[in-house]
Amino acid sequence: MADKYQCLKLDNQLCFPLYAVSKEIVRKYKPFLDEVDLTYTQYIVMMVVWEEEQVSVKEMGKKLFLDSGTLTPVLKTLEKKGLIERTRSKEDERNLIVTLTPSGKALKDKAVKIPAQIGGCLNISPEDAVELHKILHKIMETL
Amino acid sequence: MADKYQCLKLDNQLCFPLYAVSKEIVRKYKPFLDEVDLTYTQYIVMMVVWEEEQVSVKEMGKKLFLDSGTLTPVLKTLEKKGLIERTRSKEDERNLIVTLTPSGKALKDKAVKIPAQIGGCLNISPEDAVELHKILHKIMETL
DNA sequence: TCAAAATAGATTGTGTACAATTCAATTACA
DNA sequence: TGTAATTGAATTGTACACAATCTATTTTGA
Repeated sequence: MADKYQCLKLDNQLCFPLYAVSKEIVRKYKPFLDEVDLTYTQYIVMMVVWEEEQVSVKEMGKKLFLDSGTLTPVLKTLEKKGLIERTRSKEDERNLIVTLTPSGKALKDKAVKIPAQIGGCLNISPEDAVELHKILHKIMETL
Repeated sequence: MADKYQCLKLDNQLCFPLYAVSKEIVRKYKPFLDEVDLTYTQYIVMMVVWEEEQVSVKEMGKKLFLDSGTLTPVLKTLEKKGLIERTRSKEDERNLIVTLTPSGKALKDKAVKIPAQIGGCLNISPEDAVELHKILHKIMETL
C-alpha cells in the first residue's frame, strides 16, 4: 500500500515549487533593481504607472493583486523618492490618483534594461516560457 | 517600430504571473490551514518535520529556501504551540535539532486532507500540473 | 596548541502581505 | 431630503522574508 502521507511531501506539492521559484526569481532581480533603487514590489508598482500614467489605488490593486494595506505604504515610499505623485480625484475625493513625475518617467529608460538582464539569468527555453505563461494564466483564471 | 517599452508591461513578464499565482494559491490555502491553526509558512515547515522527524535549521533552510532569520521565529512559534521541540545537538552544539512532539505527529493526520482540498479548488488538468512541475523544476535548477 | 577562520543560529532593521477595522466621501432609497 | 448602505483608502496588528550583523561553537593550520 502506498504511503498515505505521500501527498504531504514537499516534492509532490504544486504550490511549494511555485512559491519557491517565485521567491528565488525575485531574489535574482535584486542586484538589477538595486541599480535603480527599487524593491521588487516598488518595481511592479512603477510598471503599472509607466503603462498607465494615471491610476487609482483600486485599479492598481486589481492589476497587481494587492490591497490598499500593501499599496498605501509602497506608494508613500515612491512619492518620497520623487517618482510619483498622489492626489485625490476632483470628481470623487475617495479615489487617490497616482501619476508619474518627470523623475519617475526618466527612470523608465533605466528600467527598460532589466527584463533582458533577468532573461539572461534564467536560462529558460522560449517554448517553456510560453508554456509556463499559458498554464499560469489558466490557473489565474480559475482563482 | 515596436514600442521599446514593450518588455516593461506586466503581461509580458514571466516573474509577475509566478509571483501572483503563488500568492493567490497561498491565499486559497488559508481556510483549510485555519482548520489546523497553521499559516502557510508554518505548514511547509511542519511538512519537513513530518517527513524527516529530525532536522537541523540548516537542513530545513536548504529544503525550504529560507534562512534562519525567517525560520527561527517560525520554529519558536511552533514550539510554543507544542508541535515541535528545539534542542541543541550534543555532538555539535551549533546545530539546533527540530523534532516532532506527539501533538505535532497527531496533527499530520488532520493535515493529510489539505492537499486534496486544495486540488479541488485549483481545477488544473493533470497534464498541466505535470508540465508545470517539470518547468518549475527546470528553472529551479538553473538558479 | 592556540589563535584565526569557518560554521550554525539568533538578532536587528526594513519592507512587504493581508485580514480586520476605521474613516471620509458618495450613492441609494424610503 | 435625509439617513442608511456602499465605496475607496488608510490604519492597525500579525506574520513572514531577507540582508547584515552578532555570538557561540567547532575546525584548521602555522
